[in-house]
Order: sequence, then structure tokens, then C-alpha cells
Amino acid sequence: MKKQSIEEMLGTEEEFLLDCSTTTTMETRATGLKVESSSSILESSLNDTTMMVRKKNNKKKKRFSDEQIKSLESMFETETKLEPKMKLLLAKELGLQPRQVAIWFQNRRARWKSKQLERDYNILKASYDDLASKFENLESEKQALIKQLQRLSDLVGKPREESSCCGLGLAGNSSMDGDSDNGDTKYKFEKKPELSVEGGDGLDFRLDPCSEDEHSKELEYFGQDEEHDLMNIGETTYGILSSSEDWGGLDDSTGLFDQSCSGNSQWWEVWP
DNA sequence: CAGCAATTGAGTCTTACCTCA
DNA sequence: CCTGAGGTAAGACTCAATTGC
Repeated sequence: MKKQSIEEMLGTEEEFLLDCSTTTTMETRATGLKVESSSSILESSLNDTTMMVRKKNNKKKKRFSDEQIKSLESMFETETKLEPKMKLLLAKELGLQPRQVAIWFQNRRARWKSKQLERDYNILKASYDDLASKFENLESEKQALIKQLQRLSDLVGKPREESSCCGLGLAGNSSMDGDSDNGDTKYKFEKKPELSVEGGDGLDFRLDPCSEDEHSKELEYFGQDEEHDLMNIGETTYGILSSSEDWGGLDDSTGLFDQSCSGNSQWWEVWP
């Protein structure tokens, strides 16, 4: 033995005897099965003077009693490292070797550390997952906004080239194939679309109507499906664009389509 | 010399499989 | 043939103890 004397490791013969009987008691208590008697262990240990046998028998000693564990645990709760005096006291109180108490605390600290690592890992992982999820949402939101921006850029740009009416012809997506040839239908933007992505408030895009009471006409003009299509664009984004309120720009309720604007009936042809 | 990390080895638990009445 | 009880082997797991630093 390198670090501790044989005496310390094994204790006195009386202690060894005690250990063996304790072991038997514990095993019987734990399993309810018939186990090797303490006397036979003692007998073999006393008859054999070699270390190996002692070691082997000593190795057989397993599992501290519930009471011992309870005491050790409660002590561990108050302090994870034992003062030498406390160790001796506790060992005496529990009928254990001081070395055993020291080892128990050592192993207990290792278990605690392992649990702590696990807890920390879980906390970090949850935090990471949350961030990753938010990042993904923001990413898709960004893509949706980019698409929308592109669409709106086209919408702002192209009609101007072709129209002199409102400074803007309203372009629709390809599905907006309303059959109106109404010559005096015209739309205009009161101001340029502006994107505002701030704290989830999202798209702040206003297309001011030339008239407030044109909703029904618009529905008539585009049909319900078109309105729905427009709404769906908004739904592809997360949060910001998820409601018709936020998706104000192309929502009929905002009166985007001002029928007071006239002429230029083929505006949808320029929709990308 | 005590503490730590890694490892060992014995005890315990769980599960699947088999036999038999 | 199906079923439940009992036995058991294998593998996983736990934990006191050992080893090396």
C-alpha cells in the first residue's frame, strides 16, 4: 500500500470484524437474500495473512447503511469538504474509518460536480436552442422582407415608367388577374413604402388611400381570392407580418386601392 | 499529505429468454 | 397451444475503493 498504512486501510481487527458484520447486515437488508455469514468472512480473513485476501475481503465491503448515508449527506450539505477533526468525529460517530469518510466525501464531490456539469450543460443548451430558434425566425423574417421589398420596389418603379396618372400604377402578383377594364380605376401611393423592422413591430408600410370608402369596390375589383393572396404574403413572415394589421400596406382595409385614380387599366400587367 | 480525475471491481437492478407445471 | 411462475444469464448501472499525479 502506497498512501496509507495497512492499519489505516483496514482498521483494527475489531474494526474489520465490525466491517464484515456490517456488510452482511447491509447486504441482507438490501437484497433480502441469504448471504455469506460474517463469521465465515472473518474466519477466512483471520486465517489468511496475505494482503490480497484481506484486500479482497475488504473489497467485499459494500454500501454504507441508510443511516450512515443520511448522516454523510446532511454533513455534505453543510460543507462539501471536511475538516480533519470533523472527519474523525463523523467517522467515530458512524463507525467508519476516517479514510472511508474521506473517500465518501471525495466521491460525493465528484458526483456533485458531475451533476453540476450536467445542469450547466442543460441550461446552456436551452439557451442556445432558444437563440438558434430566434435566429432562424429572424432569418426567415428577413428573407420574407427582402422578397417583399423586392416586390414593392418593382411595384413602385415599373408603373411609374408606364404611367403618368398617380405616379404609381399598382402592380399585383400574377394571380391578380381581375377582369376589370374599368377605365377610371386609379391608385396612388401617398408616400413611399418604408420598412421598419424594429422590436417586432415590423413592417411599417403605408399606402394611403385616395379614398376611405372604397373597400367594397376593391373587393369587387379584385375578388376575395386576390385579397386572400395578398394576406398570405404577409403570413409567410414571422410575427411582424403575421397579422393583417401589420400587413397594412396591401390590406384592403387600409384603402390601398383608390379607385378615384383613373385610367391605366392594364396596371396588373407589370406585376412581376 | 490531501485532493482530484480516472479507473477498478463487486454488488445491484433490469430485461430477455428458457423451462416447466 | 396458451399462460403464469420461477430460474438465470447478460448487460447496465451504482458506488466504495484504488491508483497515479
